[in-house]
Amino acid sequence: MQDIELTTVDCADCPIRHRAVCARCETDELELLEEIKYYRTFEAGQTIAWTGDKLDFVATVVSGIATLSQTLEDGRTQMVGLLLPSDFMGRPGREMASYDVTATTEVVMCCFRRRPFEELMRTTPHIAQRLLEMTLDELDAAREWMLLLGRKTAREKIASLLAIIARRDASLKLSKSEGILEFDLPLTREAMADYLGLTLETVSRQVSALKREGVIELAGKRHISVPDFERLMLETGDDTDGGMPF
Amino acid sequence: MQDIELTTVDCADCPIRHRAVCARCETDELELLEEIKYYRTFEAGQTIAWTGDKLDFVATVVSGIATLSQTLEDGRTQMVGLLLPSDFMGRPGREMASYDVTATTEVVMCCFRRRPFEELMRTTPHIAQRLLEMTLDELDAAREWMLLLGRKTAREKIASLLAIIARRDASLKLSKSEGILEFDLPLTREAMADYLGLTLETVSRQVSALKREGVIELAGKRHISVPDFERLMLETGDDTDGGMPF
DNA sequence: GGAGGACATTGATTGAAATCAAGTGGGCGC
DNA sequence: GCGCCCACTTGATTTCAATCAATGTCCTCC
Repeated sequence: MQDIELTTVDCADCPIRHRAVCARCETDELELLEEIKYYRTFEAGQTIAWTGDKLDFVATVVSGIATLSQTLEDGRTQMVGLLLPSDFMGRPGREMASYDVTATTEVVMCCFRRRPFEELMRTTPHIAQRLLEMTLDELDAAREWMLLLGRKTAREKIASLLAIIARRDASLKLSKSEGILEFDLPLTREAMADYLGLTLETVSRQVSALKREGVIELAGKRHISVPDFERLMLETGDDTDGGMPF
Repeated sequence: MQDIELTTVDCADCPIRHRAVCARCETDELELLEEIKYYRTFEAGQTIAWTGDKLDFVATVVSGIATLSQTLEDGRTQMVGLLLPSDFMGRPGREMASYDVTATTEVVMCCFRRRPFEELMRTTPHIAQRLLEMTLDELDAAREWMLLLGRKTAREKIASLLAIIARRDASLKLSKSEGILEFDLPLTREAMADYLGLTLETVSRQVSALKREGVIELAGKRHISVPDFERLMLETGDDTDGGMPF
């Protein structure tokens, strides 16, 4: 529970400037939120919470990537949430974590103590409204994910995941000029498999296939470049008017 | 867009009394909501909205069952929402429907004109807060659904769906005394398949298997009885502390 | 009563991804 | 530099659900 220097999060480039409930970005709520907020860093691989743990804060991701996942009694696990910078974690009004939360990279979170945050939500309508908007976005994302899990082939699942990460990654980058999309996969093959409802072997095979066919290029095991985003989108099975990432 | 007699929804037994945004149940907001609300009936099989349609209302389901679904370009479809009585439909702040909405039985909806509803949300914090709570519940349901789609076997999927419907059905019934759970399936085999990410043949086979093994009993094609709910729960693959429906 | 249609069941076969089983390669500590 | 470990790749085989194909059962409408 270590505080980090406030100045490391500069509002002008704050990744959560658009959507998150964050004192740095909401001048009118600054004073109220400022009092109950603190920053916290988790190292790569660290478990932030187990299902059923008491969670005394809610938070937004400032940097890094965390995952939510659920497990059946025999150990099969499914990722049910991918938290990228600006995403919200935790549920006001609920004491216990409903999912296993894990940091897949080093993660910095902007935490708000739960009780005072809930109180603020009650007294400051703006916060509840913003949280509602964010939750509705998450619900939309969850539903698109359901379509992926229920009806897409392994190849389409991989292409979809790459497209999602490429899009999110591009929207975080300030430099949008480069014609070629490049990014580092923030997930292991196993985490990708848990995201997609596949095994890690199938993920590996399909990534290799996309590479072999020139849809993507691999530098090392994690660095991806996409020479032609449209071509990748064709592999997703989605309607093609999904829009470019920039 | 026909109005129905207000007295047909009696507040004392109103199925939406617990969660929905409904003037009949919220005395302090009654006057405000009353002005912008109307009832509307859709017949079984009728499409309530296509993806991309302009939707000038939001609504709660009073009776009947509706589904939300998404389709890939080649026609594969996945159900992404199942609206039972008390569930909310539509998204404040969004003009267009994001999903195909279909009535699978006759459906009565309590509709609120979108613009005034949005205005009310802005001025009446309680409504936004309640909607947030409902949306968070939906998100939890969506995530459980993702676990089902990504990691469960066909048999577990069927058992899970039956358990979900049995639970919801039991919570709607006033008579909770009977030891045996009985209900009518509100979905065709094809709709069940779309819910579960299976084909209708697989659904049919697995339902037959559960019947053959005595986990469920079938009267006709749609009427199910569950002699032993615990036994059904064992087939879902879930942790067994999910709780009984009554 | 019989034709037609929607919904459902059942059987035979195929196929995509899981599973089982080696291997590869890069990073790191010693 | 060497060995070890971890993340990943690749191959062989199996399996579960999809697909293809009849057939069955109501129900409604003449």
